[in-house]
Amino acid sequence: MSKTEEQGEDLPALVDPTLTRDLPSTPRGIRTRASLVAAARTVFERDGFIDSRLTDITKEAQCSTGTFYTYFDSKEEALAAVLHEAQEDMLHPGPPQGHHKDRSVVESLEAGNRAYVEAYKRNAKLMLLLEQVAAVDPKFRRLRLDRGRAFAQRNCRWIKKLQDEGFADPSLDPVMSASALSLMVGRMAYFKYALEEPDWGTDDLLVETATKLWVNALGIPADGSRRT
Amino acid sequence: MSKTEEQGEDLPALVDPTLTRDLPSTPRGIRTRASLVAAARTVFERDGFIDSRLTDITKEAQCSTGTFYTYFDSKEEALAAVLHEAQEDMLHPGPPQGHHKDRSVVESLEAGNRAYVEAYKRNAKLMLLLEQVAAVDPKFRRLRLDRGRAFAQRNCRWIKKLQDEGFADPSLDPVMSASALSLMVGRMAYFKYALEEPDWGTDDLLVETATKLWVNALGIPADGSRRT
Amino acid sequence: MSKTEEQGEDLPALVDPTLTRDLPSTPRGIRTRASLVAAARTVFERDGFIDSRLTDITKEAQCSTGTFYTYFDSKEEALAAVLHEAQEDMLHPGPPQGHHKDRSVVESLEAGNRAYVEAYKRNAKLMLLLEQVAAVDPKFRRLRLDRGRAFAQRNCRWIKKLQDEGFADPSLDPVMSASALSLMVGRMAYFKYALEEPDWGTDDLLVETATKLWVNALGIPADGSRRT
Amino acid sequence: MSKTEEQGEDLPALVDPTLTRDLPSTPRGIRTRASLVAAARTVFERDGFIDSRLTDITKEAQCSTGTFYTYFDSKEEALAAVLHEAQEDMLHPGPPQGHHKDRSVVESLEAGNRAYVEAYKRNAKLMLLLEQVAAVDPKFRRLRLDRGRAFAQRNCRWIKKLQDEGFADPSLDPVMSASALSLMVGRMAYFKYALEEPDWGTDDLLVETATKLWVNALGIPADGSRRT
DNA sequence: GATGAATGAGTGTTCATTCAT
DNA sequence: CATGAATGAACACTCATTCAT
Repeated sequence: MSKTEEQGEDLPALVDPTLTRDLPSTPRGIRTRASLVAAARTVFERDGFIDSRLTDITKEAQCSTGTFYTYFDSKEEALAAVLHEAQEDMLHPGPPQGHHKDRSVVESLEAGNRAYVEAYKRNAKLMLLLEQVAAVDPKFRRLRLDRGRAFAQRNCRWIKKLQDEGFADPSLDPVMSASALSLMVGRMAYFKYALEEPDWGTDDLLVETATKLWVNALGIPADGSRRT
Repeated sequence: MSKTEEQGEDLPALVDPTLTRDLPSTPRGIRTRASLVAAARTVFERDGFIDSRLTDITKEAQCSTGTFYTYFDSKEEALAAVLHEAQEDMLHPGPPQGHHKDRSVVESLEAGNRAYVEAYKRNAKLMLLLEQVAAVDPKFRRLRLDRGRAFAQRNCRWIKKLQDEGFADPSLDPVMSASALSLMVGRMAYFKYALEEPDWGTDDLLVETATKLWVNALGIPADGSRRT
Repeated sequence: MSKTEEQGEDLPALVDPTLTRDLPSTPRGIRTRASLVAAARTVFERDGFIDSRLTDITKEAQCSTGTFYTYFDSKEEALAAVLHEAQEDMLHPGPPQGHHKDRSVVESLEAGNRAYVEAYKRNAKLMLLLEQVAAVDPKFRRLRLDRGRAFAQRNCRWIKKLQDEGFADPSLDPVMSASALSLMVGRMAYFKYALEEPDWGTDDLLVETATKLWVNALGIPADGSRRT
Repeated sequence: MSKTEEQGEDLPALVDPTLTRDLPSTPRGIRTRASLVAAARTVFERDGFIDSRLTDITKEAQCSTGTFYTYFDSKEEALAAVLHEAQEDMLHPGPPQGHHKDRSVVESLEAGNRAYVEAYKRNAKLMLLLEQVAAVDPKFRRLRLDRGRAFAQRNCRWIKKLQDEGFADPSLDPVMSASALSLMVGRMAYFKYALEEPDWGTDDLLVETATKLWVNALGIPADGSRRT
């Protein structure tokens, strides 16, 4: 088993366990906590983390401020919980990926990018939020980093395989290339979906352009043939 | 004079003029303002924007708080002034760029990326700062956007030229490709120099990898020949 | 019931409801708020509104600054609350007024003026305060205006009745006369009790003089008979 | 010479001399000071005393802040100078008043009130300003008081004369009556012209109503005859 | 578990006034 | 006389967190 694959097994936790506390056991507790997380997401997405007030969250969740501290040690931890909820969706954005026989290499790459971008789009407000706190707080920086790594590592394994099979330029460092190209897609999605900058065309165009650049960058022949 | 070069003259202002006020006229005023800007840069880079206190800046500049407001309307405007000072360096990072006869296309691309990355490295702390405020304040988001555009536009013109001359894949949209690849390099620099993440190798490796990906992505033949 | 009396039911609110927030529900809250209002009155009367400091109020009320903002949105609102408390006393200064059979017209007028002046005297410091803020802030100007109107309207109804019954000069505009004469009494009270100017004689002399001027001004025969 | 007339000679200075400083001697100085006073009046009337900034005044007068202090010791003193300028107009509002043979008593009274009201109207903004500062600062309270007294004393002499000549009710205290009725007119003018409250009718109606109330209050027979 | 009143440290900003040039 | 840069004290207001009920 290669080191790369070992890393794959070892996906880092997206949420630092030191940020969370035990989940409540009673049904009422579970319900209250859930409403608080939902309220927090609403408020955070609307006002941003810094400009959000705890009272707005508890008002939205229809409970008292004291109750908030029954479930979270701080505002920060509530954000961690919100991001934790989105974690699943971001990491497993769709049906199991893989290089199926009946799919060309390019098609597989495109499917991966599309899945990533669509997941980003679904959670765009949250991603904007994550950028805000990551820019200031190392704890959340770590969160963002881990999320990026999960995407990059998946891509890294692909690149290695493509290199092994003679499709991709073997002179590229697979780790750094995967990181760089993953960052590129992540940043494109950030500008289009989180910041809602225009000029990034349709969803399809974004994915197609990203994929084309990616394919070219990896030196994959356009005709699907092996490099000579 | 070609249209391309004219566009060069027309780079968007990096600092919103509404953020700045008139510069002082007297020598003493100029001196004081300069010391405040320097002090602000020091404090902002050390503490971040939010955690910085006005008194720290004036203490560093050895003047009273009132004097600060002689030159800036707010803490924000002081940051704008600091970023304004770095603007020159970021936009004109080195000797005039261009496609010299005695330089291969690839070498030219690499030189452009290297200049960008080195400028980023020189102002890394400031770039981190810019990310922080851009994540929260649209005014500074605009600043970051403009800076990114200046880099992307330069690259866009290159790509167009390479396409015209038959070096680059003509099926690529030059604007979006330039934006995407510029974001990639910018993000690589951010992680390596601003966040000081390891795993990005040496400065040279970063530039070389970026350039290689770029060259490949644009479909430029490795041997410097024209595409067939 | 005559329209005039209906108007009496419809006295304008002395305190703009937009200035107030919900009263606390718990006993502790009620207690704390009350102590804050009392403290605010003390401090405002002593130092004036502008020169009063929030910390002096909270110190007087023995609570923290934060607690102040649990009950009031601003220093201004605290003043509004203080004035609101005095409202009752100013509007209903004594036993129900009216033109009793066993009271001459003049005696009734004098009773009304006396009640007004005594209420003014009781709240003299507050009236001084109200003049200060009314001179600067339209919100409080409105407050003063409404208070003046309440007094003037009561007087207006009297004048009308006196005119109808043949006691008062029918050529006078009852509204403007009532306003003017009410202002006169109000201003006399302001100078004597709020500013504590001497030269206004005893309390009785002030009331008697005001009443005599009023009676004369309305053209009421001194002997209590009807005008011919 | 009666005591009353002595008081008349002894009109108190409307501006406390301790508030003023020597006037400049050079032509330039006179010009600069004049422009500062004019600018101050403009700014004070526009923004009120408290909300006015010294820099706005000097900007309006097109000079530096330092120059301001060449002519005034403080913002307050500038206001005193502005009010001083209006003093003449307020005290001697028109052609010399007096009880001419060819004017009935009532007409004379009305002329006096009209002159007062018109002077008030001309300086309405300034009067509003005076109310603002008088409500807060005893120095300016004194100023307002003196102005009021000048009006009241003039009226007081009239009342005495009318009483002596058998026109006015001799049982009235002339000083207090004059004060009270003067306050009434002053307050009417304040509400109509300074605060611009509607409901005070036309200028003429205000003066006529005031005069009628006044005449009645003094017990002057409507037909111009002597009291019996 | 839930409540909500109480806490209080922390800081950006204003502007009349001074004084060196 | 004129300038305008420098001064610095003063203060209302926020809001995450605690804890008695």
